[in-house]
Amino acid sequence: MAGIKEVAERAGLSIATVSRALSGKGNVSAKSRARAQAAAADLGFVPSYQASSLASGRNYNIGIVVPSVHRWYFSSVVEGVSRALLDAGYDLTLYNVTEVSGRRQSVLRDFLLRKRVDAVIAVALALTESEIRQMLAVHRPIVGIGGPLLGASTIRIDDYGLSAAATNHLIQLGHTKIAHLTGDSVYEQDFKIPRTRLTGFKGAMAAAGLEVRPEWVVTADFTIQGGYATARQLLGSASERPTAVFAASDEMAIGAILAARDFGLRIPEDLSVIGIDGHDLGELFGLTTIDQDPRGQGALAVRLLLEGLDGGAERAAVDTTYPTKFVIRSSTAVPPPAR
Amino acid sequence: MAGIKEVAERAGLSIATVSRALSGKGNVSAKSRARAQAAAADLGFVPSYQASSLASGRNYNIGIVVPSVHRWYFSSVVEGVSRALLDAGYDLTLYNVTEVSGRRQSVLRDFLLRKRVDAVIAVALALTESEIRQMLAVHRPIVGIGGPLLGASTIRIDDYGLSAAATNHLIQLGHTKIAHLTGDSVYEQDFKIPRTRLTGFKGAMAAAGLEVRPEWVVTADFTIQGGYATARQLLGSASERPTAVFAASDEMAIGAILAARDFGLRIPEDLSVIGIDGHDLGELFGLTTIDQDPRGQGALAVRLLLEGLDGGAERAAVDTTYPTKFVIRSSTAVPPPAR
DNA sequence: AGCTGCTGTGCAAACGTTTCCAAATTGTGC
DNA sequence: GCACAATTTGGAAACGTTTGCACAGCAGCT
Repeated sequence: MAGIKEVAERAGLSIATVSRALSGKGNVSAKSRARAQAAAADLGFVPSYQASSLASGRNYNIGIVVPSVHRWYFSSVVEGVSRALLDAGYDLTLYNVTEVSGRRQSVLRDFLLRKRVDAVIAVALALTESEIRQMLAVHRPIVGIGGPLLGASTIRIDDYGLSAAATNHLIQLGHTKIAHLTGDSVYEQDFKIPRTRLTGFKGAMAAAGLEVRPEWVVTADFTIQGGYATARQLLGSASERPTAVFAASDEMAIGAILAARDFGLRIPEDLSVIGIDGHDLGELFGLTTIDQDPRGQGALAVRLLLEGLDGGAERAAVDTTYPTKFVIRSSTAVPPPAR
Repeated sequence: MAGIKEVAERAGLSIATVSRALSGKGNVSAKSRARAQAAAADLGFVPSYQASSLASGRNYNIGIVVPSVHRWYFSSVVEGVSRALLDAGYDLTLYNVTEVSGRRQSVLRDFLLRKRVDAVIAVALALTESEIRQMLAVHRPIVGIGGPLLGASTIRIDDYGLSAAATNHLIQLGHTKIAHLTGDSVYEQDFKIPRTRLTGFKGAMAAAGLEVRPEWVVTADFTIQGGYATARQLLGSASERPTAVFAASDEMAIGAILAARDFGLRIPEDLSVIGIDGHDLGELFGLTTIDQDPRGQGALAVRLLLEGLDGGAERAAVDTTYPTKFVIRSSTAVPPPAR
């Protein structure tokens, strides 16, 4: 219950001076500062965030919008963001907007716009241009991770290039019969990533003069279970089997590996599998992948945002391409000899 | 920028009446309410949470403290909590307190106590009695999920009984050589769950007159990777092999299944595996488990909390035992014939 | 007609900080 | 010592709501 007023009385200073002393802004003599801090400590003073936000306009609170909290990529981004924010003394408000339901709109209106957060990190979520404009209009910077975001800063990986590289890795090993596990179309609307990766795959195949068989481009939902189910169909089908699978996410790749094992296929002798992500489980499965370090992306988003907030000046939207790392493990090798 | 003042002017009403009209509290004539709402809509008025919190003392914001955001159990709880809060118009502030570092203390002091959240949900995190008292002293209810929490309300599953039941399931199938995968000791301090489950295991074994072999009680870190690594050692060791494994979490159980496959062991013919959790991946692996519905636990925590906040009266701490469901799949069966 | 008890409304006082501005103090160079 | 600048300080006005209190209008009683 002790407010700054009590602290001021106890320290024999004015409220204004105590405020300055404790916040570190403005000039305060060393003596006054010490007295204020001592008094605050004595009374166990904790400033009210509400009052301080109201007066200063700063919340020290950043919102993050994610479509899922289960998929590894998203929880990793959240983890990176959380850690960076905690270090900076910020709170993290989590908006887990599941489904493409109307929920998303209401979240934006009811929560994000109420000046409760200083900024927003949108992960793989395409806000509309008007939504972005609304946020920016109330001086709330936005950073998008993973998704394209018109008018806002973004952190992205080179989805096209990566996918082409992954595909080329398989091609260079000698594979010609390559399948692609792509993302669920439910997300397409908000989330161009699966499509871009698919395009990268097709581009690389075309460049190598290889045929993309429609029945080998199959869709799952980015999870292990989904990848497993889809890969079972792919590998179990009566027609010819691909010798390699490029999955748009490590989770689907792992699902594919599990499915292959079910059929008695050896990885990589009978089937090569490559993913994208850098999933913690990748090592266990010997998964060759492209590590995109989502924790680092989250941390970078925080850094960009905080710099922007402190800098004061509204800076133009920046598009950052986050570096990735090709990790070659044991799930990819030359194709089995043709029979 | 439109404040309630502008709305009042446009509606030809006083600020007070507009506030009452929009918040739904107090008596307002239907006519005034309509006018206020229309004016608010016209101006795109969005009330400032800071100001409203400052004046009313309510934040409509609840904090959740979790040790991890990657492990399935925690992300599921978060998901359940998030959904329930969004429905109720509350924000969720996430405190991902990794490690048993000093971080935890600073989070409590710097964030939780600053009256920024109306209440706190602590997941599998034993706050000290004094920390709890501090929170309650500033009228911040606490609900603990999973962990024991002196003086606060808790939602828990019957860890002892469940573990005994899981063990008995194996015993009834005829197993006598049963191993237990328990939790990492790093968490012990904050997190009595692994120990309680171990005790349940030992209790059931003792009741059946079975021997608990120390070398068959092995420790991992609750993850798939950890369970895998530990199970490999367990199963690969030169000495006799157990015919069944009871893992304290589904993730470790899945790790054990993967390790068993590596050794060419068939599940359940050569090795039975049972877990606890109800992990989404359980079905894929045919894992027999005890489903504890963490999403539901999260939702229940929110309900308890909101009732308490609305009820006004500080109610006594309640201990709720959350119901679980025994899910028998294909990972458990009678032991292989003795050789 | 005179009371009582509602409902609906507005005024103004919180809520607990930050920060602008002006005043007071201290320091500096001659 | 003096003029002037730089540093410290305090008073008080925001910040944008909610809510206690008082008062007006009005219906239902006796």
